[in-house]
Amino acid sequence: MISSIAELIADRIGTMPASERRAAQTLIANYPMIGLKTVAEFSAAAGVSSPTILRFVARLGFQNYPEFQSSLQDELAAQLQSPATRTLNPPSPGGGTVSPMLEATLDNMRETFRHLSDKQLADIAARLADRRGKTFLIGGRFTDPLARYMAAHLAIIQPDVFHLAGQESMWRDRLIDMGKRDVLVIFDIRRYQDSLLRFAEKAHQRGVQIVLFTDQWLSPIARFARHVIAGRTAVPSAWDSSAALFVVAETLIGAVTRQLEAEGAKRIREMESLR
Amino acid sequence: MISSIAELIADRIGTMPASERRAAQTLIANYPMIGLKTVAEFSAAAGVSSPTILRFVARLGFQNYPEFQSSLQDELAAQLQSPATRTLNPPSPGGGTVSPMLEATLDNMRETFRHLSDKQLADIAARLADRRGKTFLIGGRFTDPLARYMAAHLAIIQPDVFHLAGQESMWRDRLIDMGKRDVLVIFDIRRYQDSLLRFAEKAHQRGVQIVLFTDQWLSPIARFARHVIAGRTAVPSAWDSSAALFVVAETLIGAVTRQLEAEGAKRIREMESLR
DNA sequence: CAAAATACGTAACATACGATACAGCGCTCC
DNA sequence: GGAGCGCTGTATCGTATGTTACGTATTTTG
Repeated sequence: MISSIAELIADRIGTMPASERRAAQTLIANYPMIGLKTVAEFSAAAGVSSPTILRFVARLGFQNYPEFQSSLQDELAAQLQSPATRTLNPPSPGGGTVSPMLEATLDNMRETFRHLSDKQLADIAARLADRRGKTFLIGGRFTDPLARYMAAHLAIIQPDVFHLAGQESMWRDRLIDMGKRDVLVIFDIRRYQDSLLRFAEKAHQRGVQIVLFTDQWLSPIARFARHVIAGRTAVPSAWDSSAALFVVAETLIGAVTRQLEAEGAKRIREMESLR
Repeated sequence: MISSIAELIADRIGTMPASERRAAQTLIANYPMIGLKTVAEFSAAAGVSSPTILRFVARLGFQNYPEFQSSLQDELAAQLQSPATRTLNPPSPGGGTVSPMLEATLDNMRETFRHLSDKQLADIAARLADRRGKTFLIGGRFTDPLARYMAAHLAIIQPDVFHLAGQESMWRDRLIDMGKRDVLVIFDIRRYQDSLLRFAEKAHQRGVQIVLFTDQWLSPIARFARHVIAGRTAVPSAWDSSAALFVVAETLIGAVTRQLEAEGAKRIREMESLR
C-alpha cells in the first residue's frame, strides 16, 4: 500500500532513466517544496530539462503537472493537520496576553487528566450509559452552561436526560422523580453555591448517584458524591477556568456515545438472529 | 517584529475593507494551503472576486501573487525543517481511551491559537469592552452553552449584556434593539444552522458588528462577520469538540475583564455588597 | 442631501507556464 | 563496426493564470 508520493518514488526510482532519477532525488532531498514550484524551477534545481520533469511526473502516474502538485498539496495539508507533526507555539514574540492563558489552560488539562484514571472515567461513562435510570444535570452560576452542553449531547443518544434549569424551587420539585437508579451530574466550583449543596444532599438521601464536577479544592458536595472529578481551574485571569472540566465532559460524552453504540450494535445483531 | 504572513495579516486585517477581510479570514482558516492554490481557487473559496485577492496580497506588501506564494512556501519549508516539528508525541503511557481524546483536544487548542494573534483578540476584546453599545450572544444547538457561559461572565463586569435564548421568533424581535454600536457574538459550528444565518444577516443589515465563533470550515455567517474566530474541532469521537472555542471564549473574557478592571472593580464590589 | 471617494466585480488582456514535437546523441546488441 | 532503440534537450505552441482597466455600487464627508 502506497500512501505518499515519496513512497511512490522510492518504489519506482529503480525503473527510471538517469535524468528522471536525478529529478526524483532532487524532489526527495527537498521534499516536498520543490514539487510545488514551477517546472522550470524544479528542472533547474535538478539540473535537467523541463520535459524530463514532466516525463518524471508522468511516470509516477500523473496525467499532468498540476495534478501532481495538487496531490503533493493534499499530502502536505493532511500532514499539517495530523497531530504528529504539529508545531508547538513559537514562544509568542509579543509575549502578549494569550500565551500565559493558553499555557496555563493546557497545563490544567494535563494535570486534571493525570489525576483521572481511565477506569474512573469508564465507570462514570458506564453509569451514565445505564439506561435503566434517568440522568439529571445541573450546574452553578458559571458552570450551568457545562451542564447544558453535556445534556444537549446525552439527550440525543439516550432517553430520560434532563437538564435542571430555572429557579431553585423548580428543580427541588423534580426530586420526587429521582431514585436509586438515577444519576445526578452536578457542576460546582468556587464559590460554591449553597443551593446546589442543599439540593445534592436531598438527592443523596433519596439514593441518587451523584457525579460531581468540581475544582481541586472540592465542593462540599463531594461528601455526597459517588464520583468526583476534580479539575484544575487556576489561570492568570480574574476568573477561574472551567476549560478542564469542559474537556472532561466532552471526553465522557464521547465515552458514553461509544458505549451505547456498541450495545446498539449487539442489540441489532440479537434482533436479526431472532428472525 | 513580524515573521510570518499570518502575523502580518493579523496586524493589518483591521485596516482592510470587508471583502479583503474575508480573503484574509479564509486564508487564516485554511492556512496556508489555500494561498498555494491559484487565484481563482482562492477567490472562489473566499467568495470574492480574483482582483480582490490580488488587492489583498498587494496590501500585504507583495508585488504580485507569485511572490506572495513563494513567501508562503518559504515559511512552510522552514516550518517543515525546523526540529520542533520533528518532535513526536510522547507515546501516552495510559494508552486508554482518554489519551487520544485529550491529545487531540490539546492539539486543537494549540492549532487554534496558532492562527489567532494577540492583536486580533485584543481588537475583539476592545470591541466587547466598549460600553457605548450593547452586547448580544447567541449559539447553535450545541454551542449555545458557550454563549451562555460567556454571557454569564460579561454580564457581571458590564451592563447591557444579553444572551438570546428560546425560540427563533424571540430573538428576531430583539433585532429592533440592535444598532451600529452593538456587538453580536455568534457561535456556529457544523452543521451550521439556517436560523442563525438568517439572524446574522438581518443583524448585519442593521449595522451590528458580528463576532463569529466557528470551526475551521467557517460558517456561512463569516460573510457578515467583522471578526471570525476559527477553532479546530476534530477529535476521535462521534462529536465535534468545542473545547478550543471554549478556551478562546475564556481568554476573551479575561481580556475584557482586564480592560474594564478600572470600572469593573467598582462594579464587582457593588455587586458583592448587593448579595 | 449632494458630491466625492472608496470598494468591488466584470471583462478584456498579456504573459508565463506546462505541454509537445522533433532532432541529436549515446548506448546496446547483433 | 553498424543499425536500431531509448534517452535527453531545444524550440515551439496553446492555454490557463495572473494582471489591469473600467464601470457600477456603496459608503463617507462636507
